[in-house]
Amino acid sequence: MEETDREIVRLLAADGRMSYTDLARATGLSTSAVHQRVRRLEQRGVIAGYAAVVSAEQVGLPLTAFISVTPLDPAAPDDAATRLAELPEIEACHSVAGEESYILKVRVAAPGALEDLLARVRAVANVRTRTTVVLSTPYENRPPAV
Amino acid sequence: MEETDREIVRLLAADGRMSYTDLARATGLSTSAVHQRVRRLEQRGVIAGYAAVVSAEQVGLPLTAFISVTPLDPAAPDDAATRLAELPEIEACHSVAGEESYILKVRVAAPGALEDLLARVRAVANVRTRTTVVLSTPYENRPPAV
DNA sequence: GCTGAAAGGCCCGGGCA
DNA sequence: TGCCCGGGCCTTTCAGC
Repeated sequence: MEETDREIVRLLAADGRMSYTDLARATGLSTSAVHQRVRRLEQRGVIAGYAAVVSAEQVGLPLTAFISVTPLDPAAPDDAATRLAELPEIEACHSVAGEESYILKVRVAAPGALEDLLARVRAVANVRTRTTVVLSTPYENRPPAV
Repeated sequence: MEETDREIVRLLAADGRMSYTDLARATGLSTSAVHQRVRRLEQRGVIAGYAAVVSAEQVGLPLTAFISVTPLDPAAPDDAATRLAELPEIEACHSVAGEESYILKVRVAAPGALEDLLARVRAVANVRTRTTVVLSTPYENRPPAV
């Protein structure tokens, strides 16, 4: 990928609603050239989509935690990720190497809701959990250095 | 927040570039009514911004890991988060309760680059690290259930 | 791949219910 | 709050190079 494309990706990562006209001004291309490049970046999957950044705090979910998860029955088929997907508090689910099987990132309203969520995680996926509470988040979702 | 606003937030979380006209069609309001509500959601910080979703894989960073970080000198001022911010491989930095001080989420090109990054993390922040490699990500960045 | 132009649609105020 | 309504801007497409 060459420099102009990377610049476009950077600009759209910072402001996903930037207009083609502004992108054109910022890159020194015409709007149609920019438009074509953005379309190609979308088709190649470099730009996977566009999203509004929703503030979990403002939406009543100020408590973030990481839950590491270990299956209680290693012989059972591992469909934990699928079963856990139905719990809306789970923002992310990563399968990992190491002592545990999955790391979940969750958002809840309060400590009591976390306790409740942990019970549901254990019940739904038949797992043991280890929870790390987030105290503050200096930064997250920084775009990759393109 | 009432149902129409939540619907707007859901729609924009799924497609951050949806036009006001389409939002209006989807919610049964006029475009200017939708426009006003979106502006209010932005002002209240419910919608913190808009971003293109950049695929780390497509951009040459297929390896994800979590790095737990513990200061070697607990007496030193804790500016680890600030110092670590200059490493572009770090996508997120969370201050956490528990044995360790921070959890970092990082993206690199290959195992060798992870080794190199770990050395830089230790050097920059004067910390001990514990790394968990991500094997696959069933899902991440799911919007909160608004 | 890029440019430029042209049509159609969208954005985004102001005014009023 | 929400709706209607313009003027201006943006998007999108299509030759032409």
